[in-house]
Amino acid sequence: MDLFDVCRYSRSMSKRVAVLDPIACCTPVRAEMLDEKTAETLARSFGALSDPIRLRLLSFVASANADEVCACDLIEPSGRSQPTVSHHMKILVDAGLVTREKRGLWVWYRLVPQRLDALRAVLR
Amino acid sequence: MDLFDVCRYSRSMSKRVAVLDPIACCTPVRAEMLDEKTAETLARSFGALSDPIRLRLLSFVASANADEVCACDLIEPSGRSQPTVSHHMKILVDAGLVTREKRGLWVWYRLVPQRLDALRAVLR
DNA sequence: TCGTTACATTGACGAATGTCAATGCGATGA
DNA sequence: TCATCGCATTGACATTCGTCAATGTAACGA
Repeated sequence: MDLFDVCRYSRSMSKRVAVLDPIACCTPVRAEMLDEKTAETLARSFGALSDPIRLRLLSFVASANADEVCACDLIEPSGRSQPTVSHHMKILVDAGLVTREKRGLWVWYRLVPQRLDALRAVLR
Repeated sequence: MDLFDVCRYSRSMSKRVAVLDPIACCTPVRAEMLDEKTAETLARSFGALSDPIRLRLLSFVASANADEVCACDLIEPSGRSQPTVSHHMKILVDAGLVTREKRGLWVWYRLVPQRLDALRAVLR
């Protein structure tokens, strides 16, 4: 086993460093990274929560005492145009945080608590 | 109290709708929205988690058995350049998810579990 | 003092994102 | 039918974001 390693970026010459040297930076940390696929999926989910308007829309749906909210009720309090609200709700639906159901002319949104639970679980 | 309301967008004429009419969309839902200030702050925090590289970096710091990780150990496994990793770590630090401590030439990162707990609480 | 190292900052670029006006489209009711 | 409704989609725009090469900046050692 090689006890030496090199720092991987330098403007001049790299120097070999003993990895077991207490003053060396590259101590064997034995840490693990999320695999790329999972990270991509999770990033998408958190990305759905990374916009203030979407957080407000989500909180509105979550706090509805009727357990569901009509799309038309989201527009005025959000302060955004109808297409913009529709766009953001689509992102929340695609992220699985909310379900969309069309009844007649209207669309009703409902929270998906399991999805939020899953994200909470990821944050340990 | 006004029992009537109007839909706020239309290409032709708006029509007054009885809010208590069962076939009307605008039922009084009594729901609340996050205030804009809080939403902005939370969106920033979740935004820090909305990038796959940052999630992988964070998981790496979180899983370090030494409880802290040297910056130089983040570069190779992340597959990004040193400036890019530095950029992402700054975002994590600014979001309060990680602390940064310089010791000599090296920088050490440490998880802030309380911050993750706070975000988990929000998803409740 | 001088050279090297570890990391941050800058600047530039393409890609992704948030926004709204205009328009499309299915459902409704006359 | 046909007009109107609620909502989605499109297209265009400005802004933000992720990325890296080049460079700045402390800290160390000789």
